[in-house]
Amino acid sequence: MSGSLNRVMLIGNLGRDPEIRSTQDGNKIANLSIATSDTWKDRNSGERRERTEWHRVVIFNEHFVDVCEKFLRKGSKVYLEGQLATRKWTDQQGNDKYSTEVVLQKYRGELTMLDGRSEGQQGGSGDYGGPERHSGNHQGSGSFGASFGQGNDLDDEIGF
Amino acid sequence: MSGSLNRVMLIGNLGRDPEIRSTQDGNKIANLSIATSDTWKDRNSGERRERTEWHRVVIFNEHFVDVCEKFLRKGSKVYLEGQLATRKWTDQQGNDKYSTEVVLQKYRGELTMLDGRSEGQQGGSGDYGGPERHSGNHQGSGSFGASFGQGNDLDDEIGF
Amino acid sequence: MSGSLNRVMLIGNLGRDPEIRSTQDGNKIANLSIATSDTWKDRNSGERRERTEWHRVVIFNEHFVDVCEKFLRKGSKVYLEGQLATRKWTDQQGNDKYSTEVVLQKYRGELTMLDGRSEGQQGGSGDYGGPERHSGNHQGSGSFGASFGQGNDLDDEIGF
Amino acid sequence: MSGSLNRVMLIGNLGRDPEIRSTQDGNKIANLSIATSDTWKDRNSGERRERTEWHRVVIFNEHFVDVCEKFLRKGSKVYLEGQLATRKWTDQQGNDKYSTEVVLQKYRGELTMLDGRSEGQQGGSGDYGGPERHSGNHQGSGSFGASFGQGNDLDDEIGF
DNA sequence: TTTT
DNA sequence: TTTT
Repeated sequence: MSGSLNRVMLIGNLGRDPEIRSTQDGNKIANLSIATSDTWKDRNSGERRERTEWHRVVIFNEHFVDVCEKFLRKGSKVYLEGQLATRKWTDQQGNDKYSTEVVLQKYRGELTMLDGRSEGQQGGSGDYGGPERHSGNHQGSGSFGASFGQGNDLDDEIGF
Repeated sequence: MSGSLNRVMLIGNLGRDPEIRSTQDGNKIANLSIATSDTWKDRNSGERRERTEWHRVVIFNEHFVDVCEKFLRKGSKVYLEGQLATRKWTDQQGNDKYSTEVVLQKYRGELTMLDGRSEGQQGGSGDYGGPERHSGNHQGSGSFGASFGQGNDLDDEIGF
Repeated sequence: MSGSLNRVMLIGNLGRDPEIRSTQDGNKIANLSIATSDTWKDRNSGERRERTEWHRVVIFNEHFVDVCEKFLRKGSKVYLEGQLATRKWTDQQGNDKYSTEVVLQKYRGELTMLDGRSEGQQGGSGDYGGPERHSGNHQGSGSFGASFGQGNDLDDEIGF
Repeated sequence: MSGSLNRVMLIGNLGRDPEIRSTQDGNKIANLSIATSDTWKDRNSGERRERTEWHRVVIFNEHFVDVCEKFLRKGSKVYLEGQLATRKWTDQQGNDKYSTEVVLQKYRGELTMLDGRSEGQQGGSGDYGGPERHSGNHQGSGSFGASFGQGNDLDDEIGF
């Protein structure tokens, strides 16, 4: 469909170290658990309240998988952009389960480190559109931030 | 926590008419089912492919509940902004279920009609800047984090 | 610098047909004039007021230049994403002038038609990734993606 | 007009301390100068290049003016959201000038501090410590719709 | 004028 | 379940 936008933008902190794994076709994927938090004052009690929301993030964009692996750790603060995708799966008991995730498709999305970790600098962004994966599309997905080739070293790709 | 952002922006179409219901404390809530869609060409097969994503939207913002009720119908195209929230619930069998929704909290979020449906025009949300300055606008831009009034009725604040 | 975001998102209408021109290095550029509009009720007078804001948009992203040329016309409604850039120039009298524009760099940004103009259909999405095509950088923004396509030659350029 | 969006989102650093001033009607206004920066590798020369963009930000939202005054300083990193507005003015020579600014209208926009300045002072040590120190929190900055303090009840109405 |  |  045209005229469609599916965009999620988060600023939050990693609740644990990134989990990096490989698919059988040789692609690396990163999973992040990101916390965002809302604070507000209860209208009745006047109490200050806070709610933390946890977001499952799945990264297929190779450049950003590298960034995760090299620079992000539990506690890192990031800005990221992706799209919403709900996935159905079946648990051991055979029950249908649904999981909604923030997905950074190949060649798309955005990931920026917001705290100056000594162990590394945030690289630029990558833009990697793999044929095999990306329900991607423009809308929404386009990768903001793009670029940096494919098959380059991170060194080449990282900004600065 | 501060220093946090949790934002979803969608442009899509309603898969069915809005569902409006009331809570026991007298607030109206609207539920929308919004489709966004990605289209791409398979890099290997060259085939054109498409994936539709369905988004559950829950609206607590009274003004936008009104907009839903009055102007939106199955098929309407909208721009909307909200935040991600995952809710846990238990089904009849006692299984834990999680549902991730795009939420427009009271006084927050954005909802704009993008097609000029004959049955109505989208109204706006309010804009309260001082008269002297604000190119402000409502919909479309509406404000995240912003708000409406201050003890005013929605009527006064709503554009239109 | 990393940890930076420069993003503009507009939904508005073209005030005139797109202007397409070529640079001496053979690249085509499109210029758009986009109107967004704020409506609000004056708090003191209670009057309904409206302010239209005009945005100068400059498109270096080749795909979107094509989209402009083929599908957009005066009055078209679009969603677009780019970054802010301020350019200095000198008028005939030798005065310094500054112009702030919304820029869609090569391989970046987003442009989606929101009204189904008869002269063109918006089609699928594009995925521009090719290593050679990345001057990209991250925060920049460019979103990738978009597209249109569907039976026209644009389609060939898309996705690959 | 409806169906319109005029949104700017920036993550950047203040080039100088916020400038706070009052209008004759007793409202306080803050002006910020925010730098964002793009880094990329020149495709031909292979050189790393960088371009810094400066953004003029004008804040009418009282809550955020307070945040600026209390917590922001030259060098502070912020996330902010506003809308584009171009203003015409005349210089001493009588020449027409235009200035495009990112405006946070009253009751609108967003401003969040992204570096945990303990008391809005710059300086501090360069120790970023371990990840666990980053649960963020800098108290103070209104994050994401969070409140509109300043002694009105808006504070109470917000949240969920 | 910031920042890395 | 929408839309093109």
